[in-house]
Amino acid sequence: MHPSTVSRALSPDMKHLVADAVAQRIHAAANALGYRLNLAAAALRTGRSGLIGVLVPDIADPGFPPILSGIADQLDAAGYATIVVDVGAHRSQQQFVDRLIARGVDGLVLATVSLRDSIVKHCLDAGIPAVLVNRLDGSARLASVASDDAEGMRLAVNHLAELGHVSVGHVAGPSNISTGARRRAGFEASAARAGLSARATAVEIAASYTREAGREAALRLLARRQRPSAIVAANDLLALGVYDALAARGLGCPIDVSVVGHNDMPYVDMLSPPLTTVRIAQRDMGEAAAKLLLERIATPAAKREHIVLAPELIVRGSTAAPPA
Amino acid sequence: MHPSTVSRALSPDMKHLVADAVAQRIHAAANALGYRLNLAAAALRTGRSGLIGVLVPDIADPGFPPILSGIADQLDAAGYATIVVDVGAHRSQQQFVDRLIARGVDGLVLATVSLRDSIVKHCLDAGIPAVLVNRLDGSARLASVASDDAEGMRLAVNHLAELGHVSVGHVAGPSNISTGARRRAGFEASAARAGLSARATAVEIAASYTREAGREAALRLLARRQRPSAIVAANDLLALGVYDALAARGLGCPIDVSVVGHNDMPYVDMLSPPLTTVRIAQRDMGEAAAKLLLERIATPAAKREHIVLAPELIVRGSTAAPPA
DNA sequence: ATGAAAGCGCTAACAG
DNA sequence: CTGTTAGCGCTTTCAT
Repeated sequence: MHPSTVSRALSPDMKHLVADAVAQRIHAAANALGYRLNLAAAALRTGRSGLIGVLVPDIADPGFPPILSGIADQLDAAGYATIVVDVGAHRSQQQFVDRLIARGVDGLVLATVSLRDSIVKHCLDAGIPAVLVNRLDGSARLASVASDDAEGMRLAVNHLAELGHVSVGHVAGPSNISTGARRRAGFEASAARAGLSARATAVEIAASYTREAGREAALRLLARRQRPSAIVAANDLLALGVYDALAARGLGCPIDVSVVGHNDMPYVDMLSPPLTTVRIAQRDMGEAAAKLLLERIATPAAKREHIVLAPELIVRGSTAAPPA
Repeated sequence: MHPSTVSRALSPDMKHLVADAVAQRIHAAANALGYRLNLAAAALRTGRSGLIGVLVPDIADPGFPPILSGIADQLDAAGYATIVVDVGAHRSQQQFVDRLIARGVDGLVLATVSLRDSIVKHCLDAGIPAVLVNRLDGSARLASVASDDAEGMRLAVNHLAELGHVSVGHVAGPSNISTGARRRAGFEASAARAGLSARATAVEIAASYTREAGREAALRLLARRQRPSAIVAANDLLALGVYDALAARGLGCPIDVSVVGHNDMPYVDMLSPPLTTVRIAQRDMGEAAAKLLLERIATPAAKREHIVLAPELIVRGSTAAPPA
């Protein structure tokens, strides 16, 4: 049979150009022969690979699987496959991006960018559609999806203020990462609005989003003259470190110090005590990012959108009224 | 300049065919012009895509990220990119495999197979190199890497026997999954060898590897005439469910019932009590699987290898001597 | 509604 | 060691 007719019959977009009867026969024959389209050839011809690259900072961080799952679902449905790259400890993402571009990816989802990240410019220069997820860059030059960090901190701080806490500390994330910087800013703004004095709202910055860094920052907080009666951590991993620090100092949670996390990672309800935390819509974030990317692939000139998702406070056992 | 010379200079394998001086100039020019190889074209020409498909049952299961990370590291180093597909709740993996094959993947890593899985035959028929990781199929027709489940259960059961437990229950994983079936067999063999009577070694099978299924199976175990003083769970997620069941029945761990998990998933040291568990070498598993796959791609006729990794018992607070 | 023809960018076999 | 040639399998104008 005739190659172009076959091609048309097999392509959903071009199928209308071919007689239904013929299309049927072609599909039947294709099935019978076990014929499968060679996507590499199609990619070469069309310049579209049907591949999307996703960069994550650490695939073992429990926050990312739901995001990836949301991304993959949406992209799968649109016929794209995703290549997930765990950037890990590597210094520069640029080489990873370049390798993905060489593979011909049609777009990029970046869950790795820091606030002043040259990778954003690199993607812009390469002219490749890209969106940010979970993190923002300072100049907001790419479309993005993230949780409302200010609102999340407001929920956490107000909850503690309502319980009667007046001295609240914050274990902040790295300040070059948007969640670190924005949650810190949100914390400070909410604390001021709740009438907490600046002196009673100490902040210590963790060097990374890890349990160990959280422990160290919390120890610094606990060593302060005015020991806080509650600590808000910038994420759950840091909150785990806060638990470690409290145990190391012989302090009870929530009896001596209340703790609030951020992200609601799996199984924090099993901790002792179960962690009060700000749940963010990770799966939705992934789905929204994928949709945004698909739009930008279809319409590269589309206006940059910055989607902000509402978080939710999950109250568990790690928060209580301050000691009398 | 001359296309084939350029091609040769840029390919590590063919570089020896070209004069060093020329190769240098070509590399310089390529850099200057920002030239990047079009891998889609190369894939079409050579029939090799440099893509590997990885099928996982659930990317949010904390056991898989370390495996994926091990796989990706090895494959990256060999110039391959990985497409991870979360098969999730979908009935048949076949369509996923077919889509990956259509994309031209050079090989497949399967972390999803059940004991009698048609997907193994499907891969064999398609003639695509494939290896199993973390799970085995019944007929062992593909190379594989897995943890030594019998040994893991021996470690768990002996630990409990040494503490003085004589009535030990097992929350088994699904029996159509190799880890479920093999850990159960290992449990029964070890219990017999440790001198525990068959009547004192009850087994309840969980419908899936989830916390909720673990809870239900544990409740059945606890409702038995002779309530076990210790429970070995087939994995940590199930052990979490055992904790839930104990709490629901007002039983303390380890004071009333000791619990042992399997996998050492992240943060189980933070539970109350910290979970005693069998640590399996997940990252190594991933690395070994990737190496095995690379070998089979290089030498499709190579002998099937079945690699078995040694587990390690991590004793924490969830196991103690039985109540007097 | 279908057929013909050209070419995407690369590599490998062959010739020089 | 380098140049020539052909073609991987598909899609898409263009012509019928």
